[in-house]
Amino acid sequence: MATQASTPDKQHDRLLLLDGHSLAYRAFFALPVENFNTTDGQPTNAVYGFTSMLINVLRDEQPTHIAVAFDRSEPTFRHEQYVEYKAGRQKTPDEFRSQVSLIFEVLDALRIPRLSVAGYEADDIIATLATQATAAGMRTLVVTGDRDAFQLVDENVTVLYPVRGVSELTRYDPAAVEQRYGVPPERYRELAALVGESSDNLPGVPGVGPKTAAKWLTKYGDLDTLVARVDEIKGKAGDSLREHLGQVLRNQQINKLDCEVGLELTPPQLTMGRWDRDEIHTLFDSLQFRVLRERLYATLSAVEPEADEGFEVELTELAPGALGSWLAEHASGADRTGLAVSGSWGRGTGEVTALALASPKGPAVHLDPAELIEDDERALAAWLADASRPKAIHDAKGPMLALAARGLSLAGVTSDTALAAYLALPGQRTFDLADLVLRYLHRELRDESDDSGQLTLDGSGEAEAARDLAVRARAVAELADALDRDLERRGATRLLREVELPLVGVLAEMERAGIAVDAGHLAALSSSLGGQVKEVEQLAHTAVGHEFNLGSPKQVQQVLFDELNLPKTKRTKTGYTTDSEALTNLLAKEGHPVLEHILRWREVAKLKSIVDSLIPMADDAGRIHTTFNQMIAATGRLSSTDPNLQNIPIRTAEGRQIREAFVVGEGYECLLTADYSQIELRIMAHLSEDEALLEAFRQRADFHTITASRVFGLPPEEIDSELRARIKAMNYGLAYGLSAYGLSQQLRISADEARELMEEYFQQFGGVREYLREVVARARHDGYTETILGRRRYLPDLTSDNRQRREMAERMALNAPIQGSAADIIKVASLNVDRALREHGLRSRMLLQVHDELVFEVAAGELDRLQELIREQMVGAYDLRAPLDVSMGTGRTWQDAAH
DNA sequence: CCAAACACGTA
DNA sequence: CGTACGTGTTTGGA
Repeated sequence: MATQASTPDKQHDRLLLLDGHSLAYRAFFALPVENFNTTDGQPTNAVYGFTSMLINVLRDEQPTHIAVAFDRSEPTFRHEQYVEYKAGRQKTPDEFRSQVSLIFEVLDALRIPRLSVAGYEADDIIATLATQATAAGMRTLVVTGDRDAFQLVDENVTVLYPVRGVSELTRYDPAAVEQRYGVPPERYRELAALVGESSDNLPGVPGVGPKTAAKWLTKYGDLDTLVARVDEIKGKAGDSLREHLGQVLRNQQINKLDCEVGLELTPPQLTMGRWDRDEIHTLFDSLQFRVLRERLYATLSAVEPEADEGFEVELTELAPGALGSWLAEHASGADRTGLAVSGSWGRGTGEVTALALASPKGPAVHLDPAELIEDDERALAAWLADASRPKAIHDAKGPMLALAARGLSLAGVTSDTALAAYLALPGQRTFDLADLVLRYLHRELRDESDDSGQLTLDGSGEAEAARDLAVRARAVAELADALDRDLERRGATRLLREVELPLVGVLAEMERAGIAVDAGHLAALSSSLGGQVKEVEQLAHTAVGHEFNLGSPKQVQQVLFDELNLPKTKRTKTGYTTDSEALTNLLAKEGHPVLEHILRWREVAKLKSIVDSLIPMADDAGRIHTTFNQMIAATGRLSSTDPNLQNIPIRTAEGRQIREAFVVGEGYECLLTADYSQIELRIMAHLSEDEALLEAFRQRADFHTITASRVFGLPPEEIDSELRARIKAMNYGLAYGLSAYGLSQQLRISADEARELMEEYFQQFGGVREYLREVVARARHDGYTETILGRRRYLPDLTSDNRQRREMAERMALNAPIQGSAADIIKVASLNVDRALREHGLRSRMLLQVHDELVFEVAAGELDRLQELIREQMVGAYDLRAPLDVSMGTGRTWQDAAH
């Protein structure tokens, strides 16, 4: 739920006044114009930024009345008083001027009144309206980038002033003005007169800044008194003030806002009209504002009253033996039945304590599986396993494991509401049923039946728990329909139905299977590593002459930078980094022995902690069961937890010893690993359609050597490991949004050399550069990226005015289609392999997925058929222009199965 | 007791 | 100033 900056005052009418020019001008300079223009070249950064601010403030403040004031081009009364007023200003850029009329169009489409009066500035109009609004008992909010408005602030008038860019506004009430400037708002004008305003060409007193001015005003009370007693002021600043007194008095005249401008409308008439969705649609379409349109609609629907209802369920009391007929009557139609399961699950198993079924429109039942008589249990099992009985459930995998532990299988799940929400909102980390129900159905996950308040006879709250579970079942059924519609709109229906939903069962089976470990091997590793940790610890302590905690970055910093006075490394939030890269550099430069020991200690301590975390994970059968999370990664990848089996070491020889602890289980012949080679690069070649890159894959020789040979214009046999390594870093870095600087750091070459290398690369593979540029531009335009299967990732920061955030979003936009498409492909492959295993009646099973690798346990006598089947299904998972390639290996351990 | 910060393992 | 994750440890405030 979005939190609001403040709670709008519901007692009074709230008038929102915006200074159109000043806000648009801010936006114009905050947002890089090259990122904001329509395909026909119309710049839109100012319109975009202005509209974005408008939407935010509508959302946060929910005004009852609104108007936007604009300056006019005619001279104002201030020019009559002071011919130099605003002289010396740079001419407004043409790119800005052309956008003002577009802002008018936006406001007209939204039915927001806009005002301007010849001879006056927007500020004067705002001052007039604010004064009138106060008289009419309204509260006023002024949004402007012009500080002159601070003079209007009082208990009824608040100014929202943009801090930086267009996304953040600071609230100035009287206390805030005083805190910021040291004077109350009614003195602000006087302060400004002393200090001057360069943008208006109003010079102040030289040598006097806001601090001195505030000090004087506080001492003398007001400007008039200060002027009267100007001779008392000592020092240079006093001389300066006396010398420029005329200027100060003139400034004070000019910066006074006129509160009596003749206007056609009074504050109570400034209402926001009913606006026409179609008109907005057409206008935002022509401005190519897709993201903003979504945000606007979301804002307006958020303003709609939130229905505060719960759910009503009619809970059927079933006599023993009656479940079968209840299911036949209420849960056998074409409509989905909502299912809610309570219990616990994890590590490949679980336990069901209760379940509730809510028929589509009629009654619900609550069941305790432990108390069912045999007939009912049989009826339940048959219904759960019946694929032709459509079901909706929230986060099915856990319940599946728990049901499976009782020998129950679950089929016919046509919606998993958590999974559906993940596809709709992939950036979110959690998908709580109550949140989704509120968001999609505008209802509370709460029991509202008439008898819901009744206490149970035994007072244990059992009946209440039963009703709550039934409410969840009913809510899931309704939510599933709403999410279906949402996914249809987002083009993700097939992705859910054909990939993510069927994958749930496959993952559950992998978790159930687990992978066998050699406990003896792990124990031996632990003790050997433990010995080394102790040894190296001693060496480190001896090297510096005293004990310290090697596991504490803080203490390591103290030792290195305070005691040994080694040169400082890159800064972190709290000090200087001691990460391995920095220490390795230090070691090369300074060669202090303790550096070596710290690095070595980190290495062995890390390995030991991995080993020690694995040991207690093994179940009675000696197998470790991870949990795959299908709804975490924003790109569509899986993740693995408890334990994470997707980050078992492989790079160092010692690390690989841990892989030797993962072994084939009893009753199976060996482990088999199958991984896609260079799947992300193939996807990049596919998506970019770069002919040179595609050709490099067709040659089937070493890919990095071939690309290097092209870049350097040498025959492949003359590409040494150094040249190959450079191009390999490029090849991989591209998909991450690597910069010339980043490349130079990684390869330890100069930035110029890196730039040159990239240039040469793109000389050969221009299509890749073209593609990467286009993918970002398109994402900025659409608001999201898309994978080959239509999985979206929404990146609103692509239009942020904060450069760091924007560039981060750009790198995410580069990477998401590539990483996400790879995830799509291996998911499809997993499904197809699983299906083929069953169709061929093989006993071999899939155990793990590690992003581009699948690990299998091979049943006796099946190896040849299995390899053929896996290759066929993995290669055939998707038809890329650079065809998929799979390599496989087998062995007793995970390490032996490497290839 | 919990969260933040840091460091580091994988693709 | 290269993406996506999860875990272990220390540390400092609640």
